[in-house]
Amino acid sequence: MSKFDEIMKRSGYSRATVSRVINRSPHVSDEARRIITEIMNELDYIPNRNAVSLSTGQTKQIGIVTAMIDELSLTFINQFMDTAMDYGFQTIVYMSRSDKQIELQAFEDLRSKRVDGLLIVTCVNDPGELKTYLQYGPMVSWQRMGNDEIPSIAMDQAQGYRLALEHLVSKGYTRIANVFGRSNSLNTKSRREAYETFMTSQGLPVWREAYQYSVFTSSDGETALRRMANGGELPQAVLCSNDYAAIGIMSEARRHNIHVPDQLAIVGFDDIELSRVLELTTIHNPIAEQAKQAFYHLWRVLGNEEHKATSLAYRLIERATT
Amino acid sequence: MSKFDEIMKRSGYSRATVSRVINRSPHVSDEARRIITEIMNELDYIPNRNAVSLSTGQTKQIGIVTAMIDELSLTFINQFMDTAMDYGFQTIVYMSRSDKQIELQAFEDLRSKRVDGLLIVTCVNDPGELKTYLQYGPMVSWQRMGNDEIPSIAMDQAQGYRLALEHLVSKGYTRIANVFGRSNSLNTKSRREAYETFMTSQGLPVWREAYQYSVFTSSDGETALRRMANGGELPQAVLCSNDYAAIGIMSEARRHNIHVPDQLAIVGFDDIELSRVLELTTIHNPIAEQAKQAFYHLWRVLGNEEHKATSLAYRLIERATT
DNA sequence: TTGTATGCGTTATCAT
DNA sequence: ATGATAACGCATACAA
Repeated sequence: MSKFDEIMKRSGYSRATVSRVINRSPHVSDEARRIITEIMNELDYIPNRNAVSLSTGQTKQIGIVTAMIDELSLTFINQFMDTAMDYGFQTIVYMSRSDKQIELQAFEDLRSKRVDGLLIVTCVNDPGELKTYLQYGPMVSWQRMGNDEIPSIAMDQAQGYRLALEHLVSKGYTRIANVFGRSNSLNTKSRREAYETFMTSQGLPVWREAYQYSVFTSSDGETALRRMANGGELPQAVLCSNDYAAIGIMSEARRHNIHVPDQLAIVGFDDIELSRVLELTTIHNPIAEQAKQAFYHLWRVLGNEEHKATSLAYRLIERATT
Repeated sequence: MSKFDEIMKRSGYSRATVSRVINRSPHVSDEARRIITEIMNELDYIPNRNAVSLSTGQTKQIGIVTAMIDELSLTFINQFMDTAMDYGFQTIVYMSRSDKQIELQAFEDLRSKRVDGLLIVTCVNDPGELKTYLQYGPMVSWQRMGNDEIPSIAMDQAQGYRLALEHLVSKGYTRIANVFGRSNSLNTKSRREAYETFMTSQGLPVWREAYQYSVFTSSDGETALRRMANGGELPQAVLCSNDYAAIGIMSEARRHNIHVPDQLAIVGFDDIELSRVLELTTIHNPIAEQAKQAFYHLWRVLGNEEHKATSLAYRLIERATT
């Protein structure tokens, strides 16, 4: 006999009434509530979540799909977890390690009702295939999806990039090098276009020869600076894929006795904690706000209150490197 | 009507037979299997995992409890995931961010049958309290538990530490500095004792003044070396809390023009990927094997085949820093 | 090989 | 406020 039945028996109340006190329904006499609660405690009772989920059709659980957890995604994930928890949702992480099969498990879990919804931080499967899972439950993505069918709360980085460009030019830096991440990513494409369009519009030269790709870490940044230093004329300023890269460039510049910002101005991207400490000029990426929006999106689709999607924007944070 | 019922109706077979082909029972006619499988595909059927779990009492899911995911724990977690998958188990990560309440959710999920077992990579709650959850399902811990009741597959680091000490002394280094992690952790205690016992047994002086604590990252390592350099007499060798710290010490030594290993020998701990590249002498920590053992332990308690627990050992990896 | 009946632990819809 | 009963979707012991 299950504990639930035991409670029924001992208390003398019916299945329904016991369920009511478990779920804090107001329609129970104080007497019943008292007696049943007491027995629940005696028995150390806790509902079987599989049974609850089967009955309600909801798991109150949201899956987080990500290949890996790094400092940036962690900021996002943490904020998402907090928000979800505020609304009574648990979150579980599906770390795929870029394995398509493992990643797919998360989506199959949506299909088999193990989670109510999915947050995609990073995914390796083809969005075109993943979108078929939309019929089983809501999903949002942080990563930009080429596909428009899977909703994404990603922002267009071009806006942030323009901010940096305007800042640099207004300060008199015109010979600007660009250090990108993945060469074929949507974000890189956006940034590159933003740069080329902006420079052209200002009547300034577009410096394609100075493009560098696959610069992600601070150690990549160090390498990047060395290439610049060895590559003839030094740029007046460099726009970085992210703050880590910028930090690498900054520290390597110091070793090369290149003065920042006089000889080389540096602008990062994302505005991570460290960049404040190191006084790096950067573009503030409202990650926490995006995480909230991501949850609100799921929340909305899961059939609850509306939530206005406040529009987010990048912000330039001027510090000591420009 | 559920898809399951739909399959019954369309195929004309009974509930039991349908269930049999779903679960690949051999006791079905080819005919029945063919027909039912076909209908399953037509209907795009997939079992509701809540129903399955409720019925079987098993979720085939193991929870991984960890405060944070860093490179070291990642090695462990990845291997555990692979092993678990080989045995048909899914894994989900409960990242507590050192929040006791959040961490407790994982344990409550064991209680409420959301997971079949728990792997504790790191935990912040008191082991004395956590052990009460053992009645709800199996748990293993990687982290050492002061408490003996929660099984742990952690190894005694003293063995590895002695290896390093023997190596150093045999090479003629006797003025040895120790760089530890958390000052009050069980591991630090083990190591410190191993050092003091060993030195005493060799008739060598114990150098307590050179103890440094809270050295975790490579940047901590850099600081540690600076302290040594400014602290009067340099040690002949330094034993590090982990490879990151060792790498920090190594690179900072280079900047101070301290030659390794002639002026300073360095021994790391764990044998991470990077240490091979950087030719760091270190103690190999059989993390992957520990992860397997962790799973086997759960597997055994979950009532399946026995698995001999092969005993693991640390190994000295001599490279260029000694 | 197949079918019947029952159980898993809970919620929800009606009544009363 | 309380209770009887069905429903959730599936597995399984037992019969046939």
